[in-house]
Amino acid sequence: MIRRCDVKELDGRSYRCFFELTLQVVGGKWKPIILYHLWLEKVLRFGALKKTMPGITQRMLTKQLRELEADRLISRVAYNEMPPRVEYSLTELGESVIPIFQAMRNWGMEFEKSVAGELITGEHYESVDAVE
Amino acid sequence: MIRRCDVKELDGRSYRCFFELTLQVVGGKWKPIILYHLWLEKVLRFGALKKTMPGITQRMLTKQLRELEADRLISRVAYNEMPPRVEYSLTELGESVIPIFQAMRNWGMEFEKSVAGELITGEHYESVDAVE
DNA sequence: CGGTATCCCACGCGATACTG
DNA sequence: CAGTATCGCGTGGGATACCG
Repeated sequence: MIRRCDVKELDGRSYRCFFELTLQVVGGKWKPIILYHLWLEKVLRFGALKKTMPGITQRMLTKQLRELEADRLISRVAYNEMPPRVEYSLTELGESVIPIFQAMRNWGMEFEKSVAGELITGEHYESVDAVE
Repeated sequence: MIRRCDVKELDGRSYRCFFELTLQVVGGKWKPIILYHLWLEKVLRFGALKKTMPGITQRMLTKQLRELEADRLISRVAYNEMPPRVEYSLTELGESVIPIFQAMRNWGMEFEKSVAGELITGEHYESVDAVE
């Protein structure tokens, strides 16, 4: 059985397998959190989104949102008001990744349990997740 | 509804949500491919593994394998022979991530289709994956 | 309020050489 | 064959300042 490992090019992106492609689109430090929060709240303004993500800078949030929009995972609606108002929400494509996040979330929980259980017992681990 | 975003520490690793934890353990450029190939072949020697992954350097492969081993996703068996022989295989924990890869693989395929379908039609896209 | 524009750093990843 | 040891770069991510 021969395994190919060609590099594919699509729309200015290059990747060697679909896992890698998926990571490029929804991976990284912030994108999963953005998508998950949008899924929970349906619609969020820029400021509200920022408030749910302590630690992110405006520049970073804008950048991630632009990329997600370019990949059509989210839609952006700007109202011509003063002060400005911009609302973000998931597209259908964006909603379709949520099950993957949940699967990874669950796996991470199990992994944490198994690691914690292996460390010297007696310590108690609080479970506080960033997106629940 | 208040959302916390505390940073958790576990076993020398820090993360803010389980998605992030999962990515730290099985993410990156090479780990998914290593795990997927081990899943397909059950047992692989260092050299055989390297052969299935064009482009990876020895140093990188060793590093990734050590990390996966430390996280108990793979097991390493070294035989005291000359020349040396080392065999890698998935642990039960390692096997438990495979469904996630498959889900991401499937999502990546659908995403590629939707992007390709959106570009000027007439071009033909060959589908060659690194891990199948 | 919802952004850009600059500047900058850490680190994931790689190239190369050497070894039991 | 299956590894270390060194060196080094590109880029994902961050700090800060300014704008319509």
